[in-house]
Amino acid sequence: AGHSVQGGMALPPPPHGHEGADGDGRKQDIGDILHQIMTITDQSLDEAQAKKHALNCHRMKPALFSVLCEIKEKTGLSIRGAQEEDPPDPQLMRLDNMLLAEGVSGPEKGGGSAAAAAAAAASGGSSDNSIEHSDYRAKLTQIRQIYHTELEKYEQACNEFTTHVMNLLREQSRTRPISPKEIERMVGIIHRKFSSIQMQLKQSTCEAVMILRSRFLDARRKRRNFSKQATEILNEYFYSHLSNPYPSEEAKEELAKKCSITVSQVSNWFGNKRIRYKKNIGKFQEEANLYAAKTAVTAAHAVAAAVQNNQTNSPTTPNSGSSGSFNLPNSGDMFMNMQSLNGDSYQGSQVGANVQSQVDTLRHVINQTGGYSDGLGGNSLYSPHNLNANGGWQDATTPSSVTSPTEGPGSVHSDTSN
DNA sequence: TAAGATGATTGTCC
DNA sequence: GGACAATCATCTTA
Repeated sequence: AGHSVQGGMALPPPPHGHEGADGDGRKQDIGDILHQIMTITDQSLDEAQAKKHALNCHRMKPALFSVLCEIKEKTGLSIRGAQEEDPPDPQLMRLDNMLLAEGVSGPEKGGGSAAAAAAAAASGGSSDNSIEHSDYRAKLTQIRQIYHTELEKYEQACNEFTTHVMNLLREQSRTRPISPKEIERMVGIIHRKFSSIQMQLKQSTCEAVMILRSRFLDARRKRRNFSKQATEILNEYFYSHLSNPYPSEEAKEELAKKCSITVSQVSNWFGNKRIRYKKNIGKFQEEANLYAAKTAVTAAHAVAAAVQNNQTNSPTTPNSGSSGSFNLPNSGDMFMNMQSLNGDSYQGSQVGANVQSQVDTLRHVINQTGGYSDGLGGNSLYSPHNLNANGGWQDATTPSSVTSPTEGPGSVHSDTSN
């Protein structure tokens, strides 16, 4: 009595104080309320809203609510709760680690710089590879941006949905027993669902990075011929050290620098060259002659310059006024390369000592190419005499190092002088 | 397009 | 670890 009757639903009268020990009556009350709850979904929305309101206002509601909560807590929820302590997904961890290593996730650090740098180093850092390098980085940055944009979208959607569900549950918690723990569990479920989507995103990103990486590394492996100039420099060294074509580490570095390739590429080149030369000396004869002639021409320039230098300079101050190098305007790059490759630049005081050997070289070359014989050599400039019976190079009388002190800093070290 | 040239890789030896 | 030898893969050229 006194309670409003809404939506045609008459609620039982509130108990006033101790309503005697009328247990049956109370049971009847609860039974009615539960019945109303059960049938509430079958009714129209307006009716339901009205009933909800009526139920919320019912005097028995708090007691009934707490009982239901207690029952729920004691049954399924507690069991499920214990099972939900799942360990971190190893696959997700793997993906996270990889994305971090590739520079896709985590702080911006020039994405994939390690791979790109390694590849650039292996390829000698030429301009072409710099382009590839920057191309790789640009593409990786693009992947990174897409990944972060998508990730942000997912996170935003996840947050929005979580908020929405939480609001819904809070709202529902007024009419049905929903404990905070249950809300928490629901949030966990939502996060897991979104995590699985995120994992797909991470997987796709990893695949994209892998594809990009493999393409980039393939490009690195792609063989490219050295530049003409580089080949000339290497050949020049090879034929001028034919008696012992084993450049020292220092010489290799110098050659690598000059040719814009790596030291290992220089090593490869000399390895290949030695074998191929040895296998087919006849085939390389022409090439050998060519480089000998080149060396001779540069030597001729050197001789001319040296003679002039000797004439113009005071004997006590040889090569004064210069850094000690020959300035040979017409000597060409090859000779300049020879100078530097042979270590120290020509010193004025040593020029005279070298003049004779250079003249010898020149004379020998002229004789050879002109078909004359001075009795010093055979028909070829580079005869297999450098190779021993086992097919290997004889121990050279001169060390392999171009900077070796025994070689003399100013010598135009060339087998043509033999 | 085939053949040769050439840079790189791999396995072995010292 | 460096050199050699064989081989692969790609580039160049006729």
